[in-house]
Amino acid sequence: MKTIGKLAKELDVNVETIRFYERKGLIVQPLKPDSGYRMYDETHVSQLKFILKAKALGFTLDEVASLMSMSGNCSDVESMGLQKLKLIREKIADLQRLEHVIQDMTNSCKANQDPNSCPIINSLN
Amino acid sequence: MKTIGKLAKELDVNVETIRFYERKGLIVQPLKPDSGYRMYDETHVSQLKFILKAKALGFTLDEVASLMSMSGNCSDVESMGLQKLKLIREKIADLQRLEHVIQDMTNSCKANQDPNSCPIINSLN
DNA sequence: TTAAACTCCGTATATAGGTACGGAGTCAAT
DNA sequence: ATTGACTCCGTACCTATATACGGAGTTTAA
Repeated sequence: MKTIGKLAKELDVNVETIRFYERKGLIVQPLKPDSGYRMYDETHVSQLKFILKAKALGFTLDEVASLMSMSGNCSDVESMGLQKLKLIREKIADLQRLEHVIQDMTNSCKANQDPNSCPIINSLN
Repeated sequence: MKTIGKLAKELDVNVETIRFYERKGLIVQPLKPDSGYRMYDETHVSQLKFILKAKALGFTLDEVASLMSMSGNCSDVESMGLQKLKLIREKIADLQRLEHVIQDMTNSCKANQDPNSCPIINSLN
């Protein structure tokens, strides 16, 4: 059993973040004995690790809550994964369009002979 | 000369957004004659269009302000474009990593025979 | 035993980019 | 001349994800 500070250190998150996840309903407030201090065990550690991993995959906290409540129903989880995949692909496509536009613009800058007239600025005007 | 409402409608933005940009220093508050109403001309229209275009390219409002203050110094503008390009490419790379991870996960779901055990959930635990 | 470190709670602050509100004044059309 | 639409300003609110603060109580180590 560890206090919130130890847990936070172990997982390299802020103490306030753990309390925040508790308020959001992502983790259940652990028992608080005599002292009134939250006491955590390994169950809480792996719950929090789950959250952090899912977050790293780009799931929002609300989505993480859904994932956790699906408790292993594979097709539900899969559909959430596919949905996320779709969003990721759309975002990639958007960014690639931007990449080309800005690439073209900066290329024009390189080719530009007149330092006082900028092709990028001109294209925005 | 048009009022803020006409301008907003023409550019399909919210009136409050125009006032917001003004507060941010992106656009100068136009003359307000007798009535106290802001009156805009075509200069303001193109200024605002500039902002909207730059925003669409992924520049933040602070960056848009910088772009506007560079007033055509091409190498400065180019370097800001290259910087943005770098960020975009990093973001794309990040998303592509995620794409593969989640793709693999959902594939495992498809291959999964046991509907009560989910490979995605398992990999997060 | 006492001081430092930790925890409690509720609330405020931060980011970015807006959107909404409310009361008062103004303009335009009928 | 009236009424509805518009504008003014300052401020509050919104999303998402935290982080910070402050005063009071608790634990721990020297």
